[in-house]
Amino acid sequence: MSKLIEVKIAELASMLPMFIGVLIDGSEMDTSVKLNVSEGKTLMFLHKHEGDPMTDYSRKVGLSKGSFTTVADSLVKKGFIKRVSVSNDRRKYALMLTDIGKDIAKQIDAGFNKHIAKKVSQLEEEDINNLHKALEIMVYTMDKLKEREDQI
Amino acid sequence: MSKLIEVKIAELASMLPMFIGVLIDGSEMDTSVKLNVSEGKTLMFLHKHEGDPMTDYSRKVGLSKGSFTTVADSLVKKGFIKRVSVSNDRRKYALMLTDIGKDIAKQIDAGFNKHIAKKVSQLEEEDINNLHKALEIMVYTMDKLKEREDQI
DNA sequence: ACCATTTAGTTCGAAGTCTAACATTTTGAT
DNA sequence: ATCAAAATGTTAGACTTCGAACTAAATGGT
Repeated sequence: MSKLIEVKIAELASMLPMFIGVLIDGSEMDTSVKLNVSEGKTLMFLHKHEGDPMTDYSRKVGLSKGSFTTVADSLVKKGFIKRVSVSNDRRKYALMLTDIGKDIAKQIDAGFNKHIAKKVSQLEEEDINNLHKALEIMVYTMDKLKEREDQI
Repeated sequence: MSKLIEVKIAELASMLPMFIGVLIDGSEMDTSVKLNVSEGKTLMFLHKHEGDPMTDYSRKVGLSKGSFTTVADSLVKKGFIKRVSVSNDRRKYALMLTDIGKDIAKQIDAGFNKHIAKKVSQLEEEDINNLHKALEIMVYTMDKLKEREDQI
């Protein structure tokens, strides 16, 4: 009897963290400053899009909001980001990069891109295209699932 | 100018942790015993395949070997797994489930499958099939990358 | 307008994870 | 056969993250 597709998906999904591990493996943040992984990720996401509320970034980085406060505090202390009150919702703080923060963020982003490019270069062109499509599907699926969740 | 495919892949890959988050969100290990997430994952992987050396499981669970020692110790202490010396390499310990461990592992696996099935049921059939294919590509790609890495 | 509920972010003690140094065993080159 | 290098797993202290309780602000129903 062949397994239900749901079960197959569950099985494959459980291997995703390992996939990420393989993809990330060997990448180093050789910035001039000491940053832990969460701080690095935060700067990378800020480099892609600044000015969102903290909760958005905490979700992207994959931390609970409690933990993310620590990360944000540390980045502020190091002078790489600022908490800015922009919206008319006074509970929210938009995060913005400082000038130094922008430099570091750019470095991290470039380093990550370079690392992935190197990884991906070990694959044949067809595999690269398939990987790209696969990743697009995952993101598309994620958005759809988030939408559905919100409707409840 | 359109971005290089490598850069697009890097960008999409950075969203994978969030994808996993959305997929896992809402799942709870309602076993009769208190287990942390890493312990649960470990039992789940053991349920799928027993008898591998510790380092294999640490990679699957996504922990450093140092941290995994803690997890294994705790599972041994709770009576769910055993360290068995089977191979002729005397540094290696194969992990095996105890009888109680098997029960718990089966519960966790069933719970996870059920959770994923519920998530996936929010999608249309076409999306489900695409997701399945996408996940297969990721695993295929991971294996290929691991192979290439080993050749160096 | 009121107030219960929800949301954004913080705090802090407990829990979990990392990292680097280490012991032990295996591998591979000579 | 020897020995340096690599691999498996452990230890312990530093660091990071969780989770629950909290403050403050916004929302929405009546």
